[in-house]
Amino acid sequence: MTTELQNFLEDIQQVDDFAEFQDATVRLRDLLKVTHVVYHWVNSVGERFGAGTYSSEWVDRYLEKDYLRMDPVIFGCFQRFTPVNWKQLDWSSKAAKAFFRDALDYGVGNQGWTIPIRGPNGQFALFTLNGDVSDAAWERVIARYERDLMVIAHEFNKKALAFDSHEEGQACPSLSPREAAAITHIAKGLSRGQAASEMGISEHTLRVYVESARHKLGAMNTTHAVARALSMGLIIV
Amino acid sequence: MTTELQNFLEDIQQVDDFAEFQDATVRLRDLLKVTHVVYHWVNSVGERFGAGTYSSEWVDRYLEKDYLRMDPVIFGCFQRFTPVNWKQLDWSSKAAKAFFRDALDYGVGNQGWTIPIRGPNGQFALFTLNGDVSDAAWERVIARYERDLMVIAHEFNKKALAFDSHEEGQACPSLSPREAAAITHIAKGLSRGQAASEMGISEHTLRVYVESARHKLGAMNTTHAVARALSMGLIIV
DNA sequence: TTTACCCTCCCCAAAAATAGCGAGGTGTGG
DNA sequence: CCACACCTCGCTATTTTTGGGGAGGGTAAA
Repeated sequence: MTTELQNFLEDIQQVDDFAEFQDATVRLRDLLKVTHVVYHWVNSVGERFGAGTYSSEWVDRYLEKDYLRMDPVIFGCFQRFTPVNWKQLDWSSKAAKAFFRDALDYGVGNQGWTIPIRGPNGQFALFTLNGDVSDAAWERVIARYERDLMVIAHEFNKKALAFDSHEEGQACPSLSPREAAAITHIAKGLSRGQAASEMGISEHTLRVYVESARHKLGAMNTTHAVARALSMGLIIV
Repeated sequence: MTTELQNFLEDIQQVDDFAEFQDATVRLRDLLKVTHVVYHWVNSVGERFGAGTYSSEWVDRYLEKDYLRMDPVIFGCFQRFTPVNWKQLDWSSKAAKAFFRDALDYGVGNQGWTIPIRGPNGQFALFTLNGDVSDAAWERVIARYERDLMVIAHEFNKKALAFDSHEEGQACPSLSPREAAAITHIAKGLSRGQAASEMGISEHTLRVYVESARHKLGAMNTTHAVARALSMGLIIV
């Protein structure tokens, strides 16, 4: 790792503000001499948190045209977990080709390289490097920075998650061993009766555990309780 | 990155056999001069895939005692996405203390450092470094290898995933948009009626979606379907 | 064009979950 | 010692969910 990148990495660990986070992408872009650097975090409904050097026009157009739903980069990265060169993706569909042309018009380079990042609760984020050079030159850029960028990308994601949890502080309840076991069995698809006999207790007792867990988790019903327990990492199926 | 680790990284990219994969953990252990190196993955079906230097006695005992369900390392890593030093985890419960003592008896070192790795379809794996030195010495080991090991851990996971998809054609069902929406609403704790009105459809129709999703997911009931969809990363609450 | 999947609606009987009311015994920590 | 949380069991009644069975129209790929 070069000293510049080393310094950069140490600096972003100190970032505690969204504007600085945004600036970091600009700085990294200049450091690596690429066209764009983007950190992008998507949840099920759409963009939630992003920082990058794309023009606001392109970001707006992307959202307006709902490109999220067909972007080959999103799909490709969602199915992999290793970084992917855009050239390796499937751009064969007509919609994908139109999307790519549109992106070029808005100043996005013809080369791209994206790292998928996955976190707790199905969190899924992308860290993208974008360039405008020949295929061979792009390969060299990737080969040179690949490993350093994996570390940097994870650092970005750590920051993004920290911002998010900072905004909505939540206390995570703790389940008693029997409660956790009961909820786990229910999450595995067992009925109350089955779960009860699995745990060697009466169905009624099991029901008490589930109810108790449900109240602790602030859930409206058993299914909700299971979902919350899973999301909070309190149980593992 | 040292030349040894550099070479190691290049070598494991050539691995295409489980035995070699296993050998790699031994080689890495000797390279880093630590007590154990372990890669461990439990997939959504509950099948275990692991390679490491733990004694087979300890692995057997771990499975027999079902330590998976209370191992603080598993829980701690599941809730985070950054590497974690075992000392930072919550070992206060009696069960956790007993587990730790048991581990020591079976030759597991008193220090540990684990990287959680997350992949497609809710995949969750652990890459662990285990040692038997003082706290300060362990901190130094971590600080020295942290970044290199993140790259190596991801390389291990890449290999493991390649083996897995090679052995069994992956059966990760895909939900239609309405099915996913229906399951998501149910997972949020809404009743069928509420979810239906939220989606602007009749309760009967919503039921069809939930049933359809349930069949696709191979779930025994709605709660199970929600749990599976969450575990596979098909929905996000 | 056919096939396949997606979206929407409906009925019914049985099973399960929910929401209350109770009762005890165990252990931990202040 | 006394709370407090945990673990275990019983009862009744109401509401909801489940698991089958249908039926028709749309869209999109093969």
